[in-house]
Amino acid sequence: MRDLNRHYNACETEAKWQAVWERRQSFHVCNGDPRQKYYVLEMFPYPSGKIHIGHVRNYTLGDVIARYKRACGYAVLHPMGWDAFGLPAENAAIEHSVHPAKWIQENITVMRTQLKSMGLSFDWSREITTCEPSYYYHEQKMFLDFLDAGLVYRKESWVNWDPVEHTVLANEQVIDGCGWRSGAFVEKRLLNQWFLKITAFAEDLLEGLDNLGAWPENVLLMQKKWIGRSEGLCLFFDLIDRNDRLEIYTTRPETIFGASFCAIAINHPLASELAKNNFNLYKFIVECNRNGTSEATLKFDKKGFDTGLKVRNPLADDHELPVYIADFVIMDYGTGAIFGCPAHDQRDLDFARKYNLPVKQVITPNANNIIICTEAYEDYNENDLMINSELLNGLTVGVAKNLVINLMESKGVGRRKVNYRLRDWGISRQRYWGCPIPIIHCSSCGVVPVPVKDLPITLPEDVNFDKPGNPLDIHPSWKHTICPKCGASAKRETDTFDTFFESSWYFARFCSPKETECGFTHSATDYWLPVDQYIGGIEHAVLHLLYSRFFTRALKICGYLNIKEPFVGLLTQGMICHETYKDVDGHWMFPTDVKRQHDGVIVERNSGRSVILGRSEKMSKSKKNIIDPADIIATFGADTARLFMLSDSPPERDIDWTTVGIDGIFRYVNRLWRMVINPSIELPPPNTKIPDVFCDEAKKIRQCTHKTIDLVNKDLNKFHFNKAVAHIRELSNVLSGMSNTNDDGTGWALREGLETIVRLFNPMMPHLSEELWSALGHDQLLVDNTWPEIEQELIIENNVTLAVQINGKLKGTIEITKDADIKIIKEKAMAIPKVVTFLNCKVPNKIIVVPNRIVNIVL
RNA sequence: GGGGGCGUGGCGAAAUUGGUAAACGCAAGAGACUUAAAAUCUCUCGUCCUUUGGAUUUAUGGGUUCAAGUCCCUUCGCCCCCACCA
Repeated sequence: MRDLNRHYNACETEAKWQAVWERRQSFHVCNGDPRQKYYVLEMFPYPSGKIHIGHVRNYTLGDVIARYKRACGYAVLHPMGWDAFGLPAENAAIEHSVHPAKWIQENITVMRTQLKSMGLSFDWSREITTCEPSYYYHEQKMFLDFLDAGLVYRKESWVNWDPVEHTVLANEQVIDGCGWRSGAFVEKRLLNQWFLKITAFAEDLLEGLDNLGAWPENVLLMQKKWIGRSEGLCLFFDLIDRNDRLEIYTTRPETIFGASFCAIAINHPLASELAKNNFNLYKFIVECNRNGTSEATLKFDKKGFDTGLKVRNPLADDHELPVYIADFVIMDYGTGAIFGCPAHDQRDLDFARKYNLPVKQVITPNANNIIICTEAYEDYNENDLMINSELLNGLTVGVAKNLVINLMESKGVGRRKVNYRLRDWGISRQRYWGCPIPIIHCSSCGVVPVPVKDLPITLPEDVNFDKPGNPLDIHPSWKHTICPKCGASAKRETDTFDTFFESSWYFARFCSPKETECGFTHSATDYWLPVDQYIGGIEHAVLHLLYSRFFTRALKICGYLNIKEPFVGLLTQGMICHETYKDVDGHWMFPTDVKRQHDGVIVERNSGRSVILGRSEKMSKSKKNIIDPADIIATFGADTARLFMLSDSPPERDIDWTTVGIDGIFRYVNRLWRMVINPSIELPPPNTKIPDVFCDEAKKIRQCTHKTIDLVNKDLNKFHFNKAVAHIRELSNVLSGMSNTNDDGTGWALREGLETIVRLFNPMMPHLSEELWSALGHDQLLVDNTWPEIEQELIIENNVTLAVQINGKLKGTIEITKDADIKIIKEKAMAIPKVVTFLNCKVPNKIIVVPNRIVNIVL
């Protein structure tokens, strides 16, 4: 093992400064601080055990921003809390017979200590834990306010049922037809559920994206696609021989004459009705429900069932269409019913070919019919012409579309309709470890909200996880209560909120976390919100980030908040990846269980058996390719871990964890430490007055120092931390190369340079920089110091280096005063020996001079 | 299937947004110190050649331009999101 005695003692030093900051409450901020506010927030963790390497990256990024802004003079709110409700706690309870509350509390204790060992500048006085009644009391109140505002409803609906977690999932939580956590295939079930009307804000959430310029493009795009706005027509078809109509939605009304069938979803009310008297249809529906609809492999095999019913085209009485029940039609989108136009829609064509339905082309690109065989003509444009469409014949698609919509509207059989893919947020979860929904079910009064005076409805502590199902439902007494309206015996709602409920407003709670009457006060939220910079993983692009945007709008309507958008800036950090290893039996192996031999071959550390090397993937417990940050911090210190996270790669990019990488950073940390502790030139005492005269070298050093400050400022403002590190290292290379003289001002310039490095590194390596600042003779803490200022005259360049090209190929450079006369530049460029030989007396066609940039001699 | 993004040395990357490609670092090699190793320090380090110099290079082929890693088109490869959304 390494001989640590000859190195900077990170462990001791880091503990020392952490204690100092804590004693002085260095990161405590008050509401209404006269300085300009800056709110930095990292996505709060789920207390699942101990911190993982992704947390280290996330909180390092946030801490650099927080400390930088703080040094720049802002009142920085940088809080931390725990997203404590959720299934893992309940699963742990089942597995280890430990109460979720206890499990969570223990994990929080461990993780809080670990986070503190990273030296993060959190205001711990604002710490919150979402599973505490003091937190979720407010959430229950909000729910009741949402209910009053008409933003909540209860409905029997087809839901995503996770058979492993025994609970319902929101659409956002179903990935590729599987539960986002369990990975189990999701089934469709009909259940009574509470919903939040996120669709009421569909348009506003979409428009709001335009103002989120400081969000990553891909997140904006994902949300836009998720909301999925489309414009079209809702249209009624009369059902023949029935006193009833079928409502369909289409974005292509112009293709109405090409329709050859209608299709409704298997869960469409009409389908259910028909199934009552048709056993074959009943069987068909049951089978389709079992298979689900999301499996990609099923796409090409579309199944349909002919109901025998027919509908009439509203624009042509003699045009009758059969009505099918089809598994590719989704009940939740539009009206759950479509008309099929096989010639211009691939799915409809596949279906038509399978069930021998007519294929009639109604749009043509060039007045000639194209033959439609197995490929539909889908990508037509506005100027294509209509054919085979009676009154639409000869019109362009664009004109026909509007004509059909207007005709339908005037006949009263249709209306223009904007549709969204976004669906309401189902928030009921049939689990114990969540916030109870404050509702009482009374057999005579129906659904009755719990009066505010009876809040919070807390969870019972004596629960039994031995039986399957919701422990709240099985509990002997908890759900039995009295109806607040009529006083008769009644039952509590035993569902709890989706855990995304808690994280949808926690950022506001941090503004006044101790407030008991209200979740947050206007004075606090008006001062701190919105969050200026939010940092977290991209996996929440549409989950948490969309819910929070919705919640903020809902809270505004209910008078809680005055803003619509919770997060002004968003930084999505990349994943930490590591090679994967499997033993010869195919079992995953931890990196600590393998070793790399001199020949590069990887073997089992103990047995020497061969190991199968897999590709680098996101660190995950299941693949065992994890590095415990606690080991890294214990070995190298938090500052080394932090600098490693920031060096080399930009924050949004995935990074590969390598052992050699962290070693390299550790070596640099020590080199820097030695450089300051034992400077090459004698330094004047701290705060010595600036000398009147500087030698040339000292002048150069000073220029370099101040240019570095300028570059680092620009890098940090854009979160280009890897570049900031590179620029500081460049300065340290320059300082370490200083010749050992004591010419005018060199000592002073070196001190200025070293102090600058220490100060610029402070947000990244707070302990080391504090230590070195003290070693440089300063009594005051660096944490209380301001950000270095630039002496403008030192960064202004009087001379520039111009590249000189011939036909775009570099031939040399010239040094010249800035903004020099073009004539002089040309003369100087033409005088370069290489240019002279290359030209060989030829006269250039022209010479292009871009001031202060480049000269290009064109032959 | 639809949408979006990316491709630069052995590796992580940078490139003033169309203007000196490869900053900063990792790995590697050579040397110094050492009995030796580690650590540390110094030097070399895209590729090729006829090496005080020259040619060439940003997945691929073409185009625009005085000038292209950057803009446009072709092909190849990789990644992400949505996925029967009517």
